[in-house]
Amino acid sequence: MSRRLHEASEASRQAFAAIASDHGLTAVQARFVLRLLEPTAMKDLAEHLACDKSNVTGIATRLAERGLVTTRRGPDRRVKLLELTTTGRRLRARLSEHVADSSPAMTRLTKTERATLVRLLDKLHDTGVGDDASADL
Amino acid sequence: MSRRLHEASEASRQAFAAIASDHGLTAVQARFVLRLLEPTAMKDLAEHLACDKSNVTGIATRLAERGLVTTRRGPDRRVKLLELTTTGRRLRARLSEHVADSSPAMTRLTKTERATLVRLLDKLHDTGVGDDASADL
DNA sequence: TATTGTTATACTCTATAACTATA
DNA sequence: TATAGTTATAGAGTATAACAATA
Repeated sequence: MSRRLHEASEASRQAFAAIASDHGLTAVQARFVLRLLEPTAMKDLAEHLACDKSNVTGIATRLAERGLVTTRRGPDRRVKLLELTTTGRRLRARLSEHVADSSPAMTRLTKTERATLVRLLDKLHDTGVGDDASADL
Repeated sequence: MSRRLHEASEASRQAFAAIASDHGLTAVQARFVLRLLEPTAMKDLAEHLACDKSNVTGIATRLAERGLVTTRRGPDRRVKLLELTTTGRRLRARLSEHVADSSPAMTRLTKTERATLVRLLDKLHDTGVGDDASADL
């Protein structure tokens, strides 16, 4: 049972990485881009990715080198806000569409099955709180 | 929808990594150990992990350095078979138990819900073939 | 003192390409 | 020629610890 879950999770992860790669991104970079609907503090990105804050600097640098994000200081001058450039927003739109379209959940399950799956997954992992329908990640 | 799936997948991946870490392993190393129910060719491990064969050498080396696996030549002398040592088998048993016990699928879902989830996941990712109930991965 | 982000360091995973040895 | 595995190389993600700037 846990094996099935883990295999499904792995397959999903690999599918996502493949899509990210089609857009010239790594999986982590793609998660970053999808997350940046609005200017976001690096600390919050670290939290969302469940990684140490020291990693965020490097990931942001690589995205900035490719012209996908820029930074500016927040009101609290310790905070750096990351936001997508125009190029970044365009990439985000394409990526978001691609992820949704190629999801096996959309192509292989009926509407009822999708609803059931969402309910079970929500029950599985305490995510059952906020539901920002406009965000892909 | 695809967002929910990906979030669930990420949560599952992180949970697995945390358990592996509790046993002193990375996620990939844990998948290796769980896979090694019987002597397995490095090529097959590469296939199972969906990575290039060149990676398997390093992973196997690190596991061997810790006394968890050994190698021997197969009948086809090009092939190297990896197998768990006694220490490795003991670790595998503990790890396997830990993964199963702490799976949210076991602790949060009813038996019926688990059956439904397995059915949907199988439909999602063409895994619906062989079902080696004794393997955790 | 606590928080945000950076830097230095080291390790692991990853792919590609060139290589050895076997078949 | 083709296959199994290794090695060299390079890039990305990861954590830890020490650090600067700000609160």
